[in-house]
Amino acid sequence: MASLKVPATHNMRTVARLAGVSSATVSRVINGSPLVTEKTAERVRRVIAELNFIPNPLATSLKYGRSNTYGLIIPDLTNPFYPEFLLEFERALVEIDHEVLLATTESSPSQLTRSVRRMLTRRVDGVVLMASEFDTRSIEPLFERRIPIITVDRRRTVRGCGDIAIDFESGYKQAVLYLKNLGHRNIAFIGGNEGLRTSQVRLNAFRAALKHASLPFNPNLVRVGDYRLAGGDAAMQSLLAQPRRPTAVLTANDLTAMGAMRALYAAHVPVPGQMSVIGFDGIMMTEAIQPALTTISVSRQVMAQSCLKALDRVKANRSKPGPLIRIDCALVLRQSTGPSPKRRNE
Amino acid sequence: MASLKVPATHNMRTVARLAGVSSATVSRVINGSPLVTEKTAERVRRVIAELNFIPNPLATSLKYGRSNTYGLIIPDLTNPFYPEFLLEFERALVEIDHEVLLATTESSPSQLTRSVRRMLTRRVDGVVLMASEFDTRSIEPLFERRIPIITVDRRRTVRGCGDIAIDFESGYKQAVLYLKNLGHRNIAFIGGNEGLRTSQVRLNAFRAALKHASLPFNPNLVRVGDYRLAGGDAAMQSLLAQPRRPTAVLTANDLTAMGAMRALYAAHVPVPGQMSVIGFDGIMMTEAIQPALTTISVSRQVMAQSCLKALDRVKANRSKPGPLIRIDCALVLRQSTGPSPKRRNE
DNA sequence: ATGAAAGCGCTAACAA
DNA sequence: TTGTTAGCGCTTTCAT
Repeated sequence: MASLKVPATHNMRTVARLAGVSSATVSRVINGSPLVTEKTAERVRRVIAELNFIPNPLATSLKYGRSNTYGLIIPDLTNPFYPEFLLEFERALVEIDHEVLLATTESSPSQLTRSVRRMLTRRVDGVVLMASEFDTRSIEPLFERRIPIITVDRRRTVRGCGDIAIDFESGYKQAVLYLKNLGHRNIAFIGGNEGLRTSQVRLNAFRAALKHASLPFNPNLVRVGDYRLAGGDAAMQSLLAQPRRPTAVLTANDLTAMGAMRALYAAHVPVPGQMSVIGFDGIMMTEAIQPALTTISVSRQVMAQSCLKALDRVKANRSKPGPLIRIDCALVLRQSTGPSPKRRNE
Repeated sequence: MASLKVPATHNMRTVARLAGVSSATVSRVINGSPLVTEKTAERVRRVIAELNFIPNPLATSLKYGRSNTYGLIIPDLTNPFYPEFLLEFERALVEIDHEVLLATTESSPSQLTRSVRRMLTRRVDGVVLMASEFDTRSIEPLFERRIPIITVDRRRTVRGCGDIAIDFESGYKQAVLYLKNLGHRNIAFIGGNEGLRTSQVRLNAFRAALKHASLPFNPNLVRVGDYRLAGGDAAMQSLLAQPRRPTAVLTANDLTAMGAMRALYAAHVPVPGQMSVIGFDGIMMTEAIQPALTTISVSRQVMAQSCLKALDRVKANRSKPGPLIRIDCALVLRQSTGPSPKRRNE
């Protein structure tokens, strides 16, 4: 390859020369050091403005050994929940003059390994890991390099690693009580892929919610999905084939619920007339569909800010396990839920 | 602030020392220079593997003056089209070992200015600008620093700036002919915000499509939207208030169409029984709603790759106007379109 | 085929 | 209060 060198923009030395000071002084002015005379500072600032000079953060990063970048590893950009989270995460980072390095795993272990490697390569200062399906070995390198990690929905913290726990328990409890008040007794659940920790957490939360409402748990009314439309669709079809149909269904997330509604539409089962449906997450699309989806909403803004807070705490205390922060959620009532129909077989 | 310095990881000197060579040789090995004995190279590689050494790209970037990062400026991460594009863009960049720096403008001029500044600050090697609503002044700094730019839907190229043109003309033509064959004669159009160049392009394409199908253009059947649900919803309500209702509607994008369908649902107008609806973009959600949306789809993968191709061409030829690349689109038939109903007032 | 050394732009001791 | 200098990790002449 020939010269890959790009025409250099101005640097501190240029500014220094033009202002008749040293580059150290320029640096001080830029960083607001009180050690500079206002008169000198003013002169430097004028030159900076004239040149449209912007300091090169690459050099600063190299110097400091930190990149001012946080990694975000997500499974899937096509589930709107993640872009909506990214939006808030990004927003919070821009505030503190950081960047986000995004990696998607597409739920593949090898992609996760690649993503982790990218994080190491780019020297991120911390990682938020929303890809639930990892075995610990693939993120081992992050620990080795002592990079602060925040997981989501693992409910487990270790040294150098905090966790953000979405309060499914509280969310499903609200939903089940609400359904019970509407007369529902047979409530189904469409969960996430088997084998994922977060799927287990959600299912357990559902069971706890039933118990809390003094409703019996019926394993025949539980299906697994895949956090996407297809899974919810298939699971609902299977539920409809049940001899004793449920009158309401809770789901692991909104896409699952939307898939379920698609299946109901195809099977000409009116929602909420014959079946009430409740999602989880509160993605914006839940307002777009007909009927609008009742859902358990979790604030992405709160989540994003909690991630940053947790990262800070891990950094501040590397020797102890990271914090475990619980995130509230709220039942949002829309049109996909209604009174239980008169039960036919009784 | 105390020591911001982070415990350094290994560097080339460490590797060099352990392998008994100079850091120059390590660099050569890593970059596959043919000037190194296989024996030496092997020794170096072994040490690299043992240490899990990963070269610091920050240093390389500093040295070369390029960051291996491309900027992507989009208006809105909540329109699924953009994350779906981002996914493909990211994927293409990872292939060539680059990163994407994402900025969202939320359709605000001041946010655009901020975003542009971030691009400059982070020394991106090029920018893809999908935020249509800019006045040229806000991106002036990019030109000044001679950063390659690719716009989308401006249909205009200048020195240092290429454009990706989605072929609305062809897309709307397909859609209008299809509707005409179904017996539709009164076809409405819900466009984008007024004042945006891309909105004008879309409206013109719609008119051209009518003309091409020998159908008259009726200004009373045109509304503006905002590329989001709310705009499509409101516009459709307004269309329904028309004395002579259209039997089909084309829209500027899928969210607009989905908003329109929401309004139709609320007004108890059956789709496609009384009204056929066609979207644009082909976002995944169009498969999730009921009835599934007929839409004009454009491949994000092709778009993403075209952006990179265009960036390369701009870089290769800074003195000439950048390329203008046209992107095909395809009509995807689903359930939101059907034969025109018997017209009542005739 | 390999090494020594300079330099990318910035910052922080240390000196003055 | 300001300047000098060394060095962050890497690449690349220029020597050897």
